[in-house]
Amino acid sequence: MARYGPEHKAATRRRIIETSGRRFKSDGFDGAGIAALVGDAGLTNGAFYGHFDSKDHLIATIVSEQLEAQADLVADLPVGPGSMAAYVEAYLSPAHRDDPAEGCPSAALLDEIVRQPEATRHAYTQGAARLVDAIAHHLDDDDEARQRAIGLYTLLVSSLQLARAVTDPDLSDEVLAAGRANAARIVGHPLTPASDTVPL
Amino acid sequence: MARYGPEHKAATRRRIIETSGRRFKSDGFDGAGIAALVGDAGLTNGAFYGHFDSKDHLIATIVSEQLEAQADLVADLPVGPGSMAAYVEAYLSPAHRDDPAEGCPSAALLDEIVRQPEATRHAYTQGAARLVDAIAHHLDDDDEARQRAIGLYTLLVSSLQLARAVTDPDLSDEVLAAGRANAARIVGHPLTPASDTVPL
DNA sequence: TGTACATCAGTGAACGCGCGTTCACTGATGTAC
DNA sequence: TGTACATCAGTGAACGCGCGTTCACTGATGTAC
Repeated sequence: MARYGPEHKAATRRRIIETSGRRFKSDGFDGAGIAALVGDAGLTNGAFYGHFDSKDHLIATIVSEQLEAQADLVADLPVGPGSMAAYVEAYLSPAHRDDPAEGCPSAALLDEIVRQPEATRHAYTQGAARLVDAIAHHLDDDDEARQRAIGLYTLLVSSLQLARAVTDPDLSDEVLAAGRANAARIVGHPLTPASDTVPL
Repeated sequence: MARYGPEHKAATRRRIIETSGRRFKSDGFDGAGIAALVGDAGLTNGAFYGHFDSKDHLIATIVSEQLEAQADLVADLPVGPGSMAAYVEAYLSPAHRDDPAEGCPSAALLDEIVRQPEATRHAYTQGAARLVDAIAHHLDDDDEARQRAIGLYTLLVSSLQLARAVTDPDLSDEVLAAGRANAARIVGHPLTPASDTVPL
């Protein structure tokens, strides 16, 4: 339509990335088509290829960004035991369970990563490695911090997946509660959340 | 082709269920098409609808059967702490990681269940509830057995998902090893596998 | 200040393709006589 | 024992549809003069 400055195209690309991230997390990689992905950003199908080479390219970009953002968020959490507890509480909240589009990319998409092209799996791997490091920094500094960090992340991810999958609301709530209790077992001490809430 | 006794059609249906279970677990629900699903059973596309109303119906049937089979297997494990330890070891083995088609349905498909029709989600829910009970029966009989059972299952599932997703073999092995250590933290005591191996 | 032009982000029809599903048909068998 | 027929599991072409991708085109803008 209009010819704008160079920041305009970058802003559109950003908008596609952000709306597509939500779409993929609610509908899955296969379930979200190009028309829907760019439609959410207020564009029509053809516009997509002015910003990305292919759907696979978009997926790789989004997986990278989402994991990096999650790692940044954990890395930027205030130090001290209360903040990790607050993170666990926010992660296993009903709000997070009920809104996959805005939540953790691993909870929404982890089992589909292995079926993606190499570039996407590589992007996921790098992000996951950074995230494990970031979580480990918040745990007690013993030689098992990394081990506990991996356990905490996997426990959180699959607890949320299970809580979402299940149709029985009581069982779903029970899964979230069990996740909190077992998170404490993995980190090795009770989790008392800091009073201030933490984002996801 | 031929007109056989009534056990023949049942056998074909069984074959479709079994080969499709593997297909879905390696390619995902969306990634496996009707032609491939029945092709694995030695049939052509049209034959499918003599056995199932729709692809969704097949999916619901398979999800139900796979979860029930997993619950049966755990329920039939010999009592005693060693057998659960052996199960954890088999579950988090490189062999299981490297062969999704023959493995745990939750590890392969959990995050896709929430996007399936009600019937499939319901089938999953029933199977998961039975499975949690079965695992709890093998844990110490305290009032937290169910909580620990939920934690153990979710930890196993997501550890395997992460170990599969990641392209770095060292990180993948580290994830499996961490899973074993954290499984012990969740059940509350060291896991010393019984000498005899356990199937999946 | 006014007009002609180059730019280029976005449009939307069209492409081939594989999907889930339907359906008229095939042909080997068991049964009737 | 031999022949005609009913059965019905499976075939494979065809259906409409939505997918990812391509491409000729549009039209509002900044720039040149």
